[in-house]
Order: sequence, then C-alpha cells, then structure tokens
Amino acid sequence: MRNLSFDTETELIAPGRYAPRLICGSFYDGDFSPWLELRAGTIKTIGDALEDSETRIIGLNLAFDLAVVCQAEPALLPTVFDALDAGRFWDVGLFERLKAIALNHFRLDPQIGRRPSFSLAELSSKYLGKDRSVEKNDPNSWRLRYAELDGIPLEKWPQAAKSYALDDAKDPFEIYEKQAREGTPPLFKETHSHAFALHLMAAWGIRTDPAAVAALKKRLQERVDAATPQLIASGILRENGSENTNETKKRVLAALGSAAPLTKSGEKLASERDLTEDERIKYTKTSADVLEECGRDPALSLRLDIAKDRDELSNFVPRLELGTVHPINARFSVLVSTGRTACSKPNLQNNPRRSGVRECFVPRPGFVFVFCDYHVAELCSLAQTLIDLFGGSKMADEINAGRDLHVAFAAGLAGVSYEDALTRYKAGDKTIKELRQVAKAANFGYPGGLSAARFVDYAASMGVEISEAKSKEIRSAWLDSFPEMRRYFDWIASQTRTGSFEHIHPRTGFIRGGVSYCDGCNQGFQHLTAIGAKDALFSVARECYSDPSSPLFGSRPVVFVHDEIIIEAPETRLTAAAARLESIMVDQMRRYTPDVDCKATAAAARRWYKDAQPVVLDGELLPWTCPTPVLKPAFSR
DNA sequence: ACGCGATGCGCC
DNA sequence: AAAGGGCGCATCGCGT
Repeated sequence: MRNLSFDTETELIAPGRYAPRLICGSFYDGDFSPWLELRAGTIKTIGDALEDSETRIIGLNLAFDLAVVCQAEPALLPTVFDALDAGRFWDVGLFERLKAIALNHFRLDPQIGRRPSFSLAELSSKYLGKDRSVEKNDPNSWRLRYAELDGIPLEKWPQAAKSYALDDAKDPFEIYEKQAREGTPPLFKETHSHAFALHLMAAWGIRTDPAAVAALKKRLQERVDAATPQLIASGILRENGSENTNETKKRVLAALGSAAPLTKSGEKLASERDLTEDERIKYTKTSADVLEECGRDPALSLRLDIAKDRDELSNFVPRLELGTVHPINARFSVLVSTGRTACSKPNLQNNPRRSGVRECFVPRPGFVFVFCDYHVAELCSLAQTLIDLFGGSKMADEINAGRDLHVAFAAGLAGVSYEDALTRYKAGDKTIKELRQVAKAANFGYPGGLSAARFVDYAASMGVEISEAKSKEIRSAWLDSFPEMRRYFDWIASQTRTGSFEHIHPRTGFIRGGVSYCDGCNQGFQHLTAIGAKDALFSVARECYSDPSSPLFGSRPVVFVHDEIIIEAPETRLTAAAARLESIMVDQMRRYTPDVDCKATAAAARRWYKDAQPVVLDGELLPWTCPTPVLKPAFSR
C-alpha cells in the first residue's frame, strides 16, 4: 500500500461558501520531500490517487479537502465515494476522536488539560512534539492568505507560504505512522464516510424564507413587548430588558415556601449542611415546571407565558436571519461519545417542535423537502443490542410482530389484549390514549436507567400526572413485559461496581471509556441508531451526488437529526426520490439491526413542518399542506 | 472587557 | 442501592 498525505489551501470559508475555491494542494508520500501543486496539478494528483486501489490517502479533516477538490472538479465525486467505500482513507483527526472516546478523553484530555479540539496544531504537538500555535496566531501567517496567491506560479511564491502548506501535508503523514501502530479502531472506515456525507450536506446548506422569518420575528417581538412593562414593574425584568433572576427566585420562594425546589447544586449543598437565607434564594429553581406551580403570582405566570417567545426571539431568530441571505452552512460533528452526531453554528438539530421556527426553513426553488425518519428508532437499537447480549428479546418480538410498542405496553397496563387496545386507540378512546402516553414515557425513559421516582417528573414533562406509588407499579410492569431488561440493567450494573467501565458495544465493537450506570444503559439505546442512520446518510449522499441511475440523483441532503434525514428533491421526481430514501434508510439500518424490523416513512412539504404526513394521490407523493396555515408556501408551481 | 461556572432549555 | 443520556447555546452573576 502506498501512503499519500494531502492537504489543500483555499480561499476563505465565508457564509454560503463552505467548499471554497482550491488554490493549491500539498502532498507527501514518505519519499524525499513533500511537494506542492496548483489547482490543475492537485486535481490530477488526487484524482490518480483516488483511482489507485493501492493508495491510502491520509490527512486531517479530509472531508473538507475532498469537498474542495470535488467543487473544483465534480467528476471526482464518484471516485471519492468509491474510495470511501473501500476504506482507503486515514484521517488522523477521526482516529484521534475514536481513541479519545475509547479512553474517556473526549471531554477532558489529561495530556493537554482540556477538551481536545482534534486540530492539526494539537495533534502535531501531541504526536510530534511540534509547536504550531505560533504560526496559527501570527497575523502575517500565510494560513489565511492563500487567495492572494491564486494563479501565481509556484516559483514566485514566498518561501513562508510554501513551507506552511508543506507542513500541513507532512505532519499528518508522520502522525499517521504513529497512529497506525495502534491498529484501526472499530467503525474507523465508516466514520470517514459519515464525515464526508455530513460535510457535503453542510456545504450545500439550507435556506430560510425572509418573509417567514420577518413575520415570526414580529409576532414574537409583539408578544414580548406586550408583557415587558408589567414584568419591569414587578422587578423580574430590568429597564434594559435583562432578567433579575434574584427577584424571580424570591418570588418563587414566596409562592411555594419551603416546597420550592432547589437547583442541582443546591440539593447537593443542602444534603451536607443547612442553607443560609441568601443561599436558599440563590439555589431556588426557576425552571418552567416550577413557575407553573406558582400560578397565583401573576408576574411569574406572565414570565412563563413569554419564556418560549423570548428564547426563540433571542436564540433562534438570529440563526434564521442568516439563512435569508446565504444558505446556512452548519457544522456537523461526525462522532460523539454515543456514536451520534452533533451540530453547531447553528445547531440545526434542536429547532423547537412548536410551529414557528421550523417553518422558516424552505427548499430551493424547484425543490421540495422530503423528510424521512425511523419509527421508534432507539427501541430498535436497544432491541438488537438485547438480542446480541442475551440471544433474544421480547421487545424485538413485539417490534417484529408489527406492533406499536406504546400501544402494546398500554394494553398491558389496561389489562386488555393488544388488538382491543389498538382498536380503542384508533377510535379515540381517552383511557387508552392516556395509557399510551404513559407507555411512551416508560419506553423512552426506563431504558436509560430512569428510577421510578424520577419517572414522575419525566412523565409530567410528557403531559402525564402520576403518583410515585403508581410509578413503581408501572416500572415493575414494564420490566415484566420486557424481562430481558432486568438482565440488561444487571449487565451494566455488574460492570460499574468498581466505578466506571469500558463499554464495548456487542455488535459494532465501538469502545467508549469512562462509562457509568446511566450512560451505560443509554449506550445500547442510542448507538446502533446513530451508526445505522449515518450509514444511510452516506448511501443517500452517494446516490444524490454521483449515481445518475438513482431516483435520488440531483436531490441533496440538507439536515440530519439523529434518526431523520431531510433532503431537497426536485419537484419533478418527488415520489421516486422519497421511495428511494425510505428504502435506503431501512436497508442501511438493517445492516446494524438485522434481527429487528425497523421501518421508516417519508413525507414531503414546502416548508420544514414537524407534522408533515405522507399524502399520496394516484400513486404520487404530494407535498403535505398545513391544515391551519400561518404562512403561504414559499415556492409553488 | 472578558472568562467561567451554574442554570435552564431546545432537540432526539 | 440507586442512577435516562447525548449534544449546543444563551443568559446571569461573579470574578479577574
């Protein structure tokens, strides 16, 4: 195997330009010296390397560089996907990420004394003892100035510009040589594919509708403005609009007295000693559920009323406004401790479910959004994990029988058959509907290690009021309906006797270090879904970008939310694209959950509607329309 | 002016 | 014995 390390220098990343213009490439293959190529040479060299099945390509954040060369020469896209599929990349940052998770250094790396950034400077320091932070902080460094050299022959480049670029190829090569001695971690190959797919998605970006954003802003602002004078008068808000939390806490204390809940650190302190009067105020909780109990204080009620409006106005509206000018290029982080992704700047994975913010996101003209998510994805992940651990699972049996898991457990609680419960649920039976909500809370809460006591609050957050005694009964009934869960909890508990442990997933072999009881329980719940969904995203991206024979060719993934993929599909091939999206998602997930019959359903809409449902007429999938429209479609035929 | 811990909340 | 978790981000209040 030949090893070739490569890096690109580009124009700067700017809003709406996440795969910027290629200026040059730097290469190193371990022989003699690293070398530079301008645009055409870089495309040629990397193109040859991609096609040579005996070459391994090395780098740091390769997804970025690969996207840059594909932007410069789109014909390279199929070969990049092929090479990813063949596992011919070694990204030293991805290796380090997997290693950090396995060693429990993901949040705090003792060697560097902080959370690792996985940057080249950090890895060069760790592996090679080099200090590249000087270059990074030097305002005259060429690091961010390569655009100035576009089109200039290499002979005329300043030496400093050349050396910086050359180091960017040489360092990863030398880091690779050290990492390679440690072997390849589980899911290493897949993580490269996931990173590229996520990067393409981020680079394509997602737009927002200026009119919708303006309307939302106005609506939220009016609601906040209407409440502000009264809140200022009460002292909860200051003249400048900021909140005086001390006043809020005092009022909560006045309303609830000694029953006023404490914050987490307050609880801890109170268990050690009595709190002073000031501390009792300082550690009083002011979360939404507490304020709800303070109904007789009108100022607190008012603050609660506008809490979401205030939050959306300050947190979400500015993000939305970015997308009205350029597509939003969010940053997707390919891998966190559970195997899931994360997203930032902005985080597209935490848009409020209530209507308002989501509907501001719109497809490009000529495209329609297609949403496809898995049914009870995490329970499928858990069920497969249970089968892998114990050889069988009642939970898997229920899923494979095609049953609605929430109705199934609700039937158990009601003491009726599944069929009866389902019939009554579909007929709108109030009792079964409520019990299904309890069951849903149980199915999503207990697998993470939730106690009967905390379940009371958890259920309340899902709109179900139950007593602690009832909660104990429910937990016991839940464990009886999925008896393998007792073994599952025992399996985790047995490994936490002496503190935290190294969790190895029985199916993927993925290693996560420093795991204690609850996160250990949770790992089986989240891990397979995360990996399976990312594999699906890769396959979807591959067909969208590089397979003219696919119904997805020409569509583009725009958002990935753990168990959901959203794409923009050309209006003219909506039905076929949606069907293909569904089938890829199921097929790829089943590679990880072969014994559990997971399902996925696609729907289409002209905005990002949480509630979008599939609408089929004469075999054609149509965009779902909101029954109570607040906004017009941004684009229509 | 800035850093930072605590808190709270958005999502799955 | 008991124990949901994983994230990103804004704000507040305090400290340097």
